[in-house]
Amino acid sequence: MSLTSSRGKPTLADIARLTGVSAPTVSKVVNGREDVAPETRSKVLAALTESGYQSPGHKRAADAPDVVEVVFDSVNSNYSSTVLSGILAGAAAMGVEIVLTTTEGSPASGTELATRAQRMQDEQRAGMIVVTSAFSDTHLDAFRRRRIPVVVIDPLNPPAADVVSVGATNWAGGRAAADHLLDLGHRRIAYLGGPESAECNQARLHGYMSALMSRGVAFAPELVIHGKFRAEHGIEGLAALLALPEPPTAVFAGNDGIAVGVLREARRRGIHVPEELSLVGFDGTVLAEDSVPALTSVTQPLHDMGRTALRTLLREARGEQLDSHRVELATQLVVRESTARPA
Amino acid sequence: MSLTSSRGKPTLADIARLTGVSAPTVSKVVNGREDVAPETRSKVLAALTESGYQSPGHKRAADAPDVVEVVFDSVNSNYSSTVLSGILAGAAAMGVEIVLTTTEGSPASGTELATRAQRMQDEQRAGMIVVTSAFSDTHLDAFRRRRIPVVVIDPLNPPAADVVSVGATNWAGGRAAADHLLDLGHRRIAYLGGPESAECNQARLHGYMSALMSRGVAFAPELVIHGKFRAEHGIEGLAALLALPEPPTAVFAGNDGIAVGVLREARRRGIHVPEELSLVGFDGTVLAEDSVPALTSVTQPLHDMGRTALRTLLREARGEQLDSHRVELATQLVVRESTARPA
DNA sequence: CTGAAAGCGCTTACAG
DNA sequence: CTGAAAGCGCTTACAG
Repeated sequence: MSLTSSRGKPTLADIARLTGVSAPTVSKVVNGREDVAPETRSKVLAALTESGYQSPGHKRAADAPDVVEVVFDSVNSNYSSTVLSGILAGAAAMGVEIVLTTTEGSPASGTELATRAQRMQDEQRAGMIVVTSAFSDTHLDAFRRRRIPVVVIDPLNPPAADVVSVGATNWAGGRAAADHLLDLGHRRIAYLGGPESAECNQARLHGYMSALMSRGVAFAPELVIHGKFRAEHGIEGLAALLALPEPPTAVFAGNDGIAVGVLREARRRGIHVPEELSLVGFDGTVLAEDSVPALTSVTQPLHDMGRTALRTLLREARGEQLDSHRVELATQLVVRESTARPA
Repeated sequence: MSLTSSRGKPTLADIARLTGVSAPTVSKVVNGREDVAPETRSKVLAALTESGYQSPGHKRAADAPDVVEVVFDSVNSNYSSTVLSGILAGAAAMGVEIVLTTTEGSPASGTELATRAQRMQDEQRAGMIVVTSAFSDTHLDAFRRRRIPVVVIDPLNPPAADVVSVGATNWAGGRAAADHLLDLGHRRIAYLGGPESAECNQARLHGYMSALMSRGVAFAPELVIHGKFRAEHGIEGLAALLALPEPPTAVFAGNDGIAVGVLREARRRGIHVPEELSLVGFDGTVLAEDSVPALTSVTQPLHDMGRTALRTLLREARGEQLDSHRVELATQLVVRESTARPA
């Protein structure tokens, strides 16, 4: 069934014909006038949505740049600002405009997202990059239905098969961190991970477990504690580990923030790193370089992840075929001062 | 002289009448068609600019949110990302959209800025917030002429009288830092400042000098070294200070980054902070909290500065009278672990 | 390269 | 609350 009589973009007159009302009435609905019967309004609104009608105000100039919306939980962390700078570098190079929002203080609800998707469709956004835990997979339905491209960076939950995501080789990173500690001679190696269900955390954990297994080192469940990606978790986690009958000689932290917490608690207790305790972080942010001792850490290519997410999104927006719905960039273990042979 | 016959927005027909050509010809110029004589084109273009003609594609919906452009040198520092999060928090609260760009890699030239100003006028941007050293005062002329509101955060150079700027009480902060060290009993106090000509640096320097003077402590020029707001300056600066015949017992650093450099160099040389050297930073970023020992630092309300800049900009955009063209938010000395009585 | 004429898409003013 | 009629602003097709 053809929705419009002509082949081009639907006009206001098309909608009128379709719904059996006059053009002026449709015009009133489009402009949000009051003097329209509720029933007529909803009938017309349905047809407008169905047909993808664009009011003239929404017609963008052909030479206007693509606009990509970017959503972070918060922009105020080394992780976020590095990813963001990668997105911005890509945007400058590709002539794309970035509209930035955070969910800080107002976690996105389903209705808010439906409104956002509608607005993005109206404003003809090229797509959206999401770096947040606030959007679950079902939240993305509103975008899927409107065919607005979405790329998720480092999704907290395993994304649905049709959601495009960009991340790093977390499994390989976890494996490299544990291999490094095993190479140094450690056998009691703790993992102070991130949120248990987080995709990236699971991958790091399994990389770590795989390293233990390949050396025939038994996995000790009491040495694995999950928590938030924050320094507090490192502080409390180390305290809990040291209370064990047989404490670890090394800690693999789920990110640099947790590692900094471990470092702080170790210092408070007079435990020397790396002489008495080895420590590996994850992310490779400036936090790792700047801390004392400088942290051995698994570097994620955060800048590149931002850039890649944007490039992938634009490719999708242009209708190009994507090679893969999951892009993983390489992590790299960088050895600094926080790891040594066990005492 | 009236540019348009009618009182409302100029129409294409108005431009035609004004220039003595037909409406179709003006239409061709507006749409960039080829088949127009160069002379006719330039005559029409002049009239279009003069009259502020807006093509229908540029007419924004009345209910479309205000769009503010934000320009940073780089977004990847604690200072920048905190200011940015303040801007974003304000934007969420005020229903404003933020388009973000950085000058990273491509310092803004005069012509680039003229293009930007023209585009912003076409797209009816509400205004621009600038947190960058790339824009000099003359660069802002293109915006001034088009009456696009601009707010500068922490301008590097003293801004022209008609440029609105938001900053912090740098003089009072410098004074508080030096007063604190003097109170502890220090008399040889160095200042490792930022770029010499930078407005904020000058204010901090003079606050520091004022504190010395009020205690009758002679100002020692050899104890003041300017440089970049980076850790490297702290490292090299401390080395230079320690080479003096009479080295300082305390250092006031122009920002936390410099202070971290001082800390690092002190540690390398086996100098204990604060027992052998007291240290005060500036900015109060997480860097100050996270370093070991935690830095005594003059906190700037960076988040609030971002929020205030946005609020001020929107007030200007709405044509409201501004109380002042220079808003200064209060700094506050936060004493942590890096300062003590001299040995 | 220009513009009179026709026409498109939308809105306005108003009669019912 | 609706829509026929008039009209506005812009564009298109084409004659000169």
